Amino acid sequence: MRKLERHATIADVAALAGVSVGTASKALNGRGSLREETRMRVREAARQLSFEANAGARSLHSGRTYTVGMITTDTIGRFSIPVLMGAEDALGAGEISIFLCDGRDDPIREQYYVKTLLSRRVDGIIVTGRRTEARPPIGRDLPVPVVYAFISSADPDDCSVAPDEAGGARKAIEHLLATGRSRIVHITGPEHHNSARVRAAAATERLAEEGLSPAAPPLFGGWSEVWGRQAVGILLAGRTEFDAAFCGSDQIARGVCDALRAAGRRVPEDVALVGFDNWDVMTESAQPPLTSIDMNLEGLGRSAAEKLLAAINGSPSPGHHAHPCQLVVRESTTVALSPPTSPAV
Amino acid sequence: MRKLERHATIADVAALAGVSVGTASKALNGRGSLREETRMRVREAARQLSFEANAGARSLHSGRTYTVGMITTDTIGRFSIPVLMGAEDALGAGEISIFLCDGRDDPIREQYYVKTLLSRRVDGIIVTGRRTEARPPIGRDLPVPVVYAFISSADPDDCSVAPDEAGGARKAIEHLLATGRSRIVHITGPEHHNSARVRAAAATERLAEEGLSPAAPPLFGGWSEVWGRQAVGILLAGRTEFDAAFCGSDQIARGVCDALRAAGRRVPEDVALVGFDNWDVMTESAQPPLTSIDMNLEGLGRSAAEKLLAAINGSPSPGHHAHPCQLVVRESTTVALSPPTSPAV
DNA sequence: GGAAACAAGGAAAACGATTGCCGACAAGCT
DNA sequence: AGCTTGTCGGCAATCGTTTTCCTTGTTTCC
Repeated sequence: MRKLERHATIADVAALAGVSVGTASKALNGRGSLREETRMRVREAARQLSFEANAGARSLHSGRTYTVGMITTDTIGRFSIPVLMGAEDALGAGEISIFLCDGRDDPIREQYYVKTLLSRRVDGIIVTGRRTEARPPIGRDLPVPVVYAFISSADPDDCSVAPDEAGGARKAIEHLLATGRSRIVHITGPEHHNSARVRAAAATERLAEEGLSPAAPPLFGGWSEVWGRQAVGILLAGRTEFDAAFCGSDQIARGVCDALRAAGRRVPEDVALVGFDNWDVMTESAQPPLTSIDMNLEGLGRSAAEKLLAAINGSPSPGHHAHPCQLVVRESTTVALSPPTSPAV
Repeated sequence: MRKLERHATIADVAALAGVSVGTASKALNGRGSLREETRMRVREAARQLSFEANAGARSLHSGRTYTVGMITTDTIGRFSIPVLMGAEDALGAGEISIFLCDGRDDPIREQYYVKTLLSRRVDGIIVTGRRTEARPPIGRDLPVPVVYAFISSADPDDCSVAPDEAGGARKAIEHLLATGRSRIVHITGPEHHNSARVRAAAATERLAEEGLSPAAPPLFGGWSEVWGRQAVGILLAGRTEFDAAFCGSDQIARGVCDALRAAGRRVPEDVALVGFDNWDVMTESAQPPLTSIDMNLEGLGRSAAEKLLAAINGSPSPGHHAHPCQLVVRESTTVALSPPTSPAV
């Protein structure tokens, strides 16, 4: 990169091609009726000047900017990224660019971003964040459609796409039951956290449907490995009998796994483990690798973006949409098949 | 959110306030000479219509969009996020919004994004990515300034801001030396990875300056915990005598830590550990918590954004800029102070 | 009382692109 | 020859805002 040249305008292109501005525009956009020779001449001129139409000027006319805003309420992190990527995928196909705004849990900052995005005339807004708890809408009667992804809006008329966490928890329990476990404990994050409560309730309910109850009341704590380790200490000290643990996050599961091993319990032979999030960093390096529930965040982001696009085109889908979770089985719940030592010949 | 209304234009505001369009503009921007009463009337009208000036139309006039593009060459992840946040911080102060584009390691995609950003008339572009290796420039003679953050451009005239990884490695070694260790090993990522080579070379060099050589040749492998554990196996099997390990990433260090403990070696009493990245997920949950090198990515992002702003304002800072790393000490290198059991009265 | 200075706000020309309308010209038909 | 038809491109309005120039009144000062 050496020096900076001015952006070429369509007037420059027209002059170079020896036509009027209007004709140049038509030539480049395939409109009007022009001789093929003229069209080529204009295109060549545009290429020479590396002309790119000014999107701002263009949208002045079309009323659309082919731009959407994405506001992350809390700091952008492990959960917003896949959502963002999925959204980018879906939007990129429509040649739509994304303004990324990091709200950092500050309502003032958030409102500032909403105003900024509106002044930039985005075609729509996606709101996302870390907590799945319903949150107050970012505004009322906004002139553009809004979709909440991962988190959901407290206004039931808003369009929210959120993971079906209860469904995910049920799948975890079903899997443990299917592998023959029945004395199941649940270790999860802080009780004031919506996800922790929802998952715990769903797990308990699913067990009840089988006529079972948890081997211990749900253990609420933090989302960390440290808490996972502590929880095992509590269970062992209380002489709780359990043959499986469903954990509220992979980090917790990892901590549980390490603590069990340190206490001489084998995973999965003595205790089977299911985590939540399917975060490769944890699932792959745990010993053994962890079975986990995947919220399919990229798919969720894509779905949210598609709903936003539909809304932009006049077909909104108001209401709350649950996005299914998926079970990913690894060795923490299934005894690895040992390779056949002497295959039958 | 109920219904969608049209965006108000300044003409609407002017009509409501009973003035001309030009006057309304002046009133809202504090230009021209107007009676205070008039100014208030216009402002009130704008408020009533929740008018936000159309940024596209405005930039048509000013030639600036107060917008920059950020292209992540590989997939957006753990390293790009802090850089992004730092950049957003620095740019947000100037009321500049960010277009986020995920290149996904695809040159075609990348070029497409460059064109898109140029057509949106961004004031500048930040390029970032996972690898610190020099990469080909995203374009030549672009009409806007470009700054490379974290990664650097192969063109020495481009402005690149990258972490001083060699300096970081030296700090790690110095810290280990200062805590009385002398038989130090280095376990790091794949040799084809620039960061791994740079850090290994710097560590070896720093040891040489003290007349020491590594307790074993650098062990190149992967960036994972699994590799950290394997590496310990290799060292122990080879009966290597070592009292400290400097690891190329916190994940490796975590794996090393777990494997050492499993083998009955105490950290830090028998072996001191230093990681790299200062990634809280790893450093906090390792037993004991890990001393690590922090690349200060948020500061790097901020610095890159500031350089971009300067370039936009006509003062470019071409060349390669090294951003210092920082040592963060935790218990994996220092024996924790036990709290005083009976304070002297 | 008249000229000059000044305050207040309107009219219109940008900015860059798109598009509907119209004019010029050539060819085809009666 | 005169009319219609069709092709090719130019003209000018438009989008929303800012800004430069003007035109009004009103005040001030000699």
